Amino acid sequence: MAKNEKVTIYDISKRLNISAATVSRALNNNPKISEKTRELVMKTAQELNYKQNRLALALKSGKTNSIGVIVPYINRNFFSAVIDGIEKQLTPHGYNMIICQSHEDAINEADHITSLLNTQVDGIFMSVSMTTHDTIHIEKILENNTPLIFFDRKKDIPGVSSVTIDDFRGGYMATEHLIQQGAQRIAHFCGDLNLEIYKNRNNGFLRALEDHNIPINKNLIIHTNSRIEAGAEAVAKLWSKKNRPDAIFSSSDYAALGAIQELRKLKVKIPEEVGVVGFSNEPFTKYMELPMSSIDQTPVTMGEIAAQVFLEQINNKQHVLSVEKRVVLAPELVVRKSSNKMKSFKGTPPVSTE
Amino acid sequence: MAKNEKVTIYDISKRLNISAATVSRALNNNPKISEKTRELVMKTAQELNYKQNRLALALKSGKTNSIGVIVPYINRNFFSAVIDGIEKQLTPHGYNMIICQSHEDAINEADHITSLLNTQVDGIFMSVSMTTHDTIHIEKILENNTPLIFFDRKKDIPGVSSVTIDDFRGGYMATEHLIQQGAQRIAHFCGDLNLEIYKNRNNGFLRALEDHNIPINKNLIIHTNSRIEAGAEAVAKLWSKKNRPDAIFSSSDYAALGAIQELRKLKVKIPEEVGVVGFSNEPFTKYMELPMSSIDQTPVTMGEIAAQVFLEQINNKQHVLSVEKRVVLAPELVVRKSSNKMKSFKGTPPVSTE
DNA sequence: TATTTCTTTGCAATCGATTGCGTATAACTA
DNA sequence: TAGTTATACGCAATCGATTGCAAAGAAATA
Repeated sequence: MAKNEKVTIYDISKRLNISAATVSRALNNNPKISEKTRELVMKTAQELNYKQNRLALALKSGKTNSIGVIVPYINRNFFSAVIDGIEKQLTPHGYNMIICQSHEDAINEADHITSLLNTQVDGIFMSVSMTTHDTIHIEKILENNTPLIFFDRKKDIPGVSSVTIDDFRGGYMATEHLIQQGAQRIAHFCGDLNLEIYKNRNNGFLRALEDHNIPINKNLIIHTNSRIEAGAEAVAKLWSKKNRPDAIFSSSDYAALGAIQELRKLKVKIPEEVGVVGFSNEPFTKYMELPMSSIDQTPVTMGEIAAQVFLEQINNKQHVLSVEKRVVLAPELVVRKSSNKMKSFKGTPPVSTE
Repeated sequence: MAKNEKVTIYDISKRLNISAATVSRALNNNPKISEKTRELVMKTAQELNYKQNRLALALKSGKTNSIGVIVPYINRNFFSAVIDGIEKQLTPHGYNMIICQSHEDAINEADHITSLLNTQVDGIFMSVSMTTHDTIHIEKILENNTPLIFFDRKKDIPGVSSVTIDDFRGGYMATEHLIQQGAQRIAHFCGDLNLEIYKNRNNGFLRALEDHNIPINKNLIIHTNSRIEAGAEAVAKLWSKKNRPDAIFSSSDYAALGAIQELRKLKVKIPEEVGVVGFSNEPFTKYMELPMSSIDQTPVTMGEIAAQVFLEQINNKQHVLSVEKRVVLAPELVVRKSSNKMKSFKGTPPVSTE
């Protein structure tokens, strides 16, 4: 009852004049314990308010029942939504989640990996930072025999499972949608091509043009980062020349936002003169005065599936040396006003608010 | 070098033919160890790639070097920003953060508390859920002698530290700002008055009116929740009658957003005819076509200070029985277009994007 | 040289829970 | 009744690291 003293199985064993071993077995429903003692132990445990010491258990078993998650920024809707998905699946299994931010810095990433391995987490989920090039620090996870699951941003390491979306398809869908809306001169804002995700979105864009017999115009492919200003600048430049585009597919919602802001300054009508589609379906896209079409990456689902892959993996562990599962999710096109010329709004049903 | 085998101090001790105790002391720079042995141990530890087993340490010391954070939703900018702040301060001290979501459900909250206490975290940070009324599950944290820090949403429990913002002041500032813009009939969308934060915002609103000799008109106080629709409905109702308001102070950014959307449908000019100020400074507010004024709760600072309070608390622990520190942060008014009638934009400098 | 005082190191217990192995008692068979 | 087989439980080691106490060896003093 006292505030501080933790009750252990030894306290129970003393109280009942039996050994701690028996108490432990009774508590774990070991069949070798008689019904009578088991009940007695259970009752006493309740009375004394016994709580199992997870540290002792962890030391003995080597399992901590906690997993680590490394993301660039927790403070970004996409990542926090993935974490939400992971939590949904893992909490019922008694896991705790340890969250770390890399801040897009490979060194932080490495430090967090070291720390998580020292903590002996039962698994690590990560989305690699933009500045991560070599993977020696990531391979330490495997050397340590800790399950690793990549989500969204991955590295090609044999034996490592991953859950990503089909960025190629996302790029293709966005582009094809614009073409179906009548666009012929589509500009593409593409991110750092060293990152798989941007390369794939770009490839999807190119393929869609090809499939629809639209010539590729390199002047319409603008390399931008994911900032609002970058989108605004890109538009300013494009509109300062002749042969302006009649649509924009941006691989970033933020750059697309900047583009829309700039277009409105220039009195360009959206979507009549220019259709715009972004990527990621950030929450703000649907709150805009002129709601923006975007590609949804289904982050919650991504987290849930990553968690499921992890659970499968640890269940097979006893016999299998290495499992690798690569899940690729289908992105979803969310059509909103910024790209919809049809009178009757005909897109996916509005995403639920809040 | 082998993948799996963990190196312990015993491995080092065998290699050097000394006792594990000596190895342990050498590793911890205990002055009773000779320079020669210390160096030898250090070198060997490096060679063998020794890593301290934090579980063993935790079992021995009772300290896990991890803290728990319980928030309603991680997937909400305010909360993930607070977590970001906590992380900033605690990572350098070697702490891991275990994140839990209550989903605004008191039962989840209680379960997470139990789990965190079993994990023996060194401290718990929490923002209580909306459905939490009694506090017995929270008091278990104290009975367990675990430091507890409330942030933003707190309960009055003696001996518990908290970091909140001055919601009264926030309400006052928003209202006064609208008055200074010439408003005389200010509507207030207020949330559930059972929650301290909404009650305080409401009181701030009332006091500002009083201080400026504006009569309080109960018809202008609308009880809404934090959803877009609620704001739109409130506007629809207000504008269906005579004596319409000339300003709106909403205790929720979402309700304010709904209000703006509805006002635009009604062709009401913002801010000329009606000024609008929200609360929380959600990211979308600055991305809107008509950027919304709002009250910033400085969540990152809130997290940082909460972490500092925690660190102070555990450092005093040896002598002090109970410390309680209540930090109240000043909210910041961010003036944007939705409430600014002056020609020259004169508000706080624009928040950095991304 | 004998005695005292430091240095430096080792022994063994401890933090709780688990578990292989062994054994006392009870129950059963011949 | 003697012998066999379950049944129920205890002993002691284990998971790694830490630490109070004791002791061996070295250095210093008388």
